[in-house]
Amino acid sequence: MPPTSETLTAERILEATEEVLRRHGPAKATVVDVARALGVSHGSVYRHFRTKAALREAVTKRWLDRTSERLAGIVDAEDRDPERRLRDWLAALFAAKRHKAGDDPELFATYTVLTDELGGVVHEHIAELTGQLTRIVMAGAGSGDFSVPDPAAAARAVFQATCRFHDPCHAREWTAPGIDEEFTAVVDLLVRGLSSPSR
Amino acid sequence: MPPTSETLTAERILEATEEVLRRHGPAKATVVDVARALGVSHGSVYRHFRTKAALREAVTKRWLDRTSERLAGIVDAEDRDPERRLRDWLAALFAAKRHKAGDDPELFATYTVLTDELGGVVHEHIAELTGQLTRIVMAGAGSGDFSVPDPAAAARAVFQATCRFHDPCHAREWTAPGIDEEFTAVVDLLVRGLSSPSR
DNA sequence: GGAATGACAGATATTGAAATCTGTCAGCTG
DNA sequence: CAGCTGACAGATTTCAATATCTGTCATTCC
Repeated sequence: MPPTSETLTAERILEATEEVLRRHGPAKATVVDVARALGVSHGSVYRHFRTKAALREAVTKRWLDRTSERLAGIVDAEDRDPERRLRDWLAALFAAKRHKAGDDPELFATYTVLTDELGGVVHEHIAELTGQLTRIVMAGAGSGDFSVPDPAAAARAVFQATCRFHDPCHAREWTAPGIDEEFTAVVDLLVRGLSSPSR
Repeated sequence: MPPTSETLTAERILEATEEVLRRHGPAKATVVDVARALGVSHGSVYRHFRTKAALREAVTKRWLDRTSERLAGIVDAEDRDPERRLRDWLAALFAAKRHKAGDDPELFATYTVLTDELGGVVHEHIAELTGQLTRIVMAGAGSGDFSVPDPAAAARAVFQATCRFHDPCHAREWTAPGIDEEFTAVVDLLVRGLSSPSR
């Protein structure tokens, strides 16, 4: 039984949508294109997603969630010390973004456009990431490795201070020479700030 | 003698160009428009600026330099302690950018487009700013307020870690509620990182 | 009867012909 | 004669006609 004759599910529509986005880019990817790729009428796609915006939102959420899930593993590695986990988590986030941007620049540019449109989904994603970071900082505060009065605020500050290394609006800078040294310098400074005894 | 009959100078062309940019935006501001605003033929403008790109570059440089000059005063206030000067400098940079963005959003968007095109000018501007920051960090290292092995590298790290509060690509976030608290949290963390004794 | 279709109205995007712009330069002007 | 002009060729932008798309829904199909 060829894939095209399987039942039409939201998941299959999302896969086709990502493929169409990869091929055509964000501006030219239409619901009709997605339907054509699946061999169905566009009316059928509207049975699963109320609007084109909802479809774009769902496919973007899927894309963002793939990153969050990979990072969650580092948060939960409680055998490692918090500073190590913090550094690994930030490095993994940077590496993940950089690979997405480098491996398929068209698709990355596409999703950058989509995330610009979709405030809500991105906000949730950022909340998930700072939540993960908060858990690491709290672990450090508990073990005495970090001295911070408010772990959640500190986690947000760390996330924002490293935005150059994960926010898509800085993607062009990720291929510049010396970027890895710059990343390390910022992370070192932040870790020193978290570790220093409160004055 | 009305202004339009004064000698045509590079300075007068730059003033007219800024006015045309404010009125028409970056996409629609043509050399012909600038010439019309000055009451001369567009050929005369080309006598002072070889290309349209050169004119845009000059007017952008002028705009960026106005910011650098205002900050230079803080760097040279050597009666104040380095931590205070660092905090003031970062706050002044944020305030300057935020006012530019808030007071005349059209013009700010225009210059954001221009700076995206003009890699060289922006690079110089950033070099000037990190240079100012390096002088403050060096003063702190000399007085013992900061403990850093490489002041220039530390200054770059501080500049990059605060990019959310000065890079135009984050301008939309500058009106969000709580942005001032976030700015303070990041700066506090960085100052703690600079101040902590090396381990 | 639940899922899919395709015709349809209004909104949006594409296209190519016409208008405008950039950059040059021979000649005018004071 | 130094500075300005305006006509020009080729590149770019505008605009309106045309085509395509979004979202709905009465109808068909299994």
